Amino acid sequence: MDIYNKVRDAIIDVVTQRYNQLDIKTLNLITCEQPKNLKFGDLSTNILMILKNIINEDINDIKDLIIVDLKAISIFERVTYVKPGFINFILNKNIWYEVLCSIIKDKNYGLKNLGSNRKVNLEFISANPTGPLHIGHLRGAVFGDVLSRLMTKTGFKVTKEYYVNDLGNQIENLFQTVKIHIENTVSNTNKALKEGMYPGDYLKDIALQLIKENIDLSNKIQVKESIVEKTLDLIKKDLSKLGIVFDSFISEKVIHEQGLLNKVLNILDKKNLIYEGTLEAPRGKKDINWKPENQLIFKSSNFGDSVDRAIKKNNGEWTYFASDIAYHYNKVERGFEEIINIWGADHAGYIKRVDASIKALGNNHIKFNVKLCQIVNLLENNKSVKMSKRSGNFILINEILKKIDKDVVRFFMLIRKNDAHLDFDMKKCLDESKENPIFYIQYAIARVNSLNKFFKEKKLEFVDFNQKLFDKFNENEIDLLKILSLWPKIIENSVIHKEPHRVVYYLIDLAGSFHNYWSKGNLDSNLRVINETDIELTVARLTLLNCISKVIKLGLDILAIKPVEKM
RNA sequence: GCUCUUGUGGUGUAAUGGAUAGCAUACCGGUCUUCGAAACCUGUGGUUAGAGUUCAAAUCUCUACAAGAGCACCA
Repeated sequence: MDIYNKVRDAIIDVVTQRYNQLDIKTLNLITCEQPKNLKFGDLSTNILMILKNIINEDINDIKDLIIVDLKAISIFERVTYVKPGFINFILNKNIWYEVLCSIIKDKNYGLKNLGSNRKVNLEFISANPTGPLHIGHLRGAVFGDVLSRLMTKTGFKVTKEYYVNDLGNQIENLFQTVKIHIENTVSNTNKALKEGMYPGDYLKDIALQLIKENIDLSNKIQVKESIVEKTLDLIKKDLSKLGIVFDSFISEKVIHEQGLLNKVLNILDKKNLIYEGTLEAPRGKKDINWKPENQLIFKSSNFGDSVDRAIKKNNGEWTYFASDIAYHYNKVERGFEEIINIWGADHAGYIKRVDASIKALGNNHIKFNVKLCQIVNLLENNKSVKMSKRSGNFILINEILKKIDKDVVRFFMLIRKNDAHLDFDMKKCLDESKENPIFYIQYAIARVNSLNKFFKEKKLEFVDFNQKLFDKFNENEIDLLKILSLWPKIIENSVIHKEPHRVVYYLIDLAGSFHNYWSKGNLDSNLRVINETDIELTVARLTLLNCISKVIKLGLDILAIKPVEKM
């Protein structure tokens, strides 16, 4: 049961009966939430402040009528009006009993259907198939995976997609690199790699494999395909170690082969959105090599982009952007109603042009959403580890997973809002104390388990939970229950904003409240959970704590982190 | 120069436009004869600056300042 939405519906009922001219926009402004400070009450609504703007009347003139209507609803013990225009509610205590019962019964408490089976394409990582994944891909990987889990559990049909850039210069460079390795091995020479080639021993391994397979180096296309297949295998291995499985891998090459680029070009051309011309030199970037080139250009600035963008180069080749137009067109063609891309912050400048292309192709109804993940700053011994692409000394995900458990890595990738910078402190990950929130959370589950075990060992009997047991609760327990009642709201907000970190913060909060509750028993033995002289109270408390444990597990499941039953 | 992201206690950060800004760390002082101290409690301290919108701004708009990223082609 989501008590907040339930009461909100009741409030809206009351208001619409009295004022039938309210539109959906206005109704959406009406909130019903737990006030930050619980002294105001269990719930609070802003209805009067919204209403007064719409019907143009003073709050004082309407408040009494509304409050009388609200008081008629049987679930409130008290309805009060407070200064700027809040109406606060105290719920009948038996409502909290109902809330707890619904948590006990509901296997998937809080995971309501928000997506109504909407088809969502969630593209993430899409690292170039030139080698294993490194730390630069880690955050987006975990973020994308957890977002997909969150949305899948709330009624969206999510397809996790990986776009494979298996075309272009980088693949050519990859080919040249492997070629040198092959030649070095076959003719026992020691030719060095050139600028732009890929360092890394994994390519020597691939070279050896290709030799074994008797590959014909002159058949470039086939060799390239074979190399990409092998590097993609490396990536897939890393993914499986992280616990990530994709539903679909889409090849840029295939997009080209299907003729989608020409198709898209034709559509845009018919709409008069393509012209031949030259783009201005990038301002402020003093590049002497800049030469104005005649290109095929898409009028992206008609759709909110700052300048127009080239889609075909002077030499007749497609630009990378052209592929992306076609790729996103392809996503729409496959029937996706919502397109989400998870990109690194360095691709921020790219959003507008892709958005422009989707709109230009007439797909205004498609929800297009890009979530940017800021850079991860790797800390080792309190020092930031500098990495450079050129020398290839990027820390690989594989290496991190050798030192730190995958679940812990996943957790720490989510501990910040996606668009905030993230310090990834290896030392903190290994810490087993309160400073490490994942252990803090797991410890709460372990403690509840320990109580269950203790209860069993004492050979006490578990009775069914009922109203009589509930009445044994004091305000400490009711407060915990109020925190549990927020869970559906947390899920809803996480989904709406596409921000899984909200789940993480809630879990830390919930675990904190639990530890706090537990410790009260240290000061006052009456407040210990297990009280052998009052079995009903003991069972009531255990029931509540098992609900906490259950919600924590539900949360961890969204993050794909295994709960630790015993530590 | 232009675009995007971010500015919250000393430090790291949270907060669908809501009331007294939450948490951690650091610092101060307390709590184990115990259902697990791998924990808890008390105290100090904060929305970069200025204007605007609003009944209400950390949140929205504008300006300034600061940090990071991007800005033909390449991907």
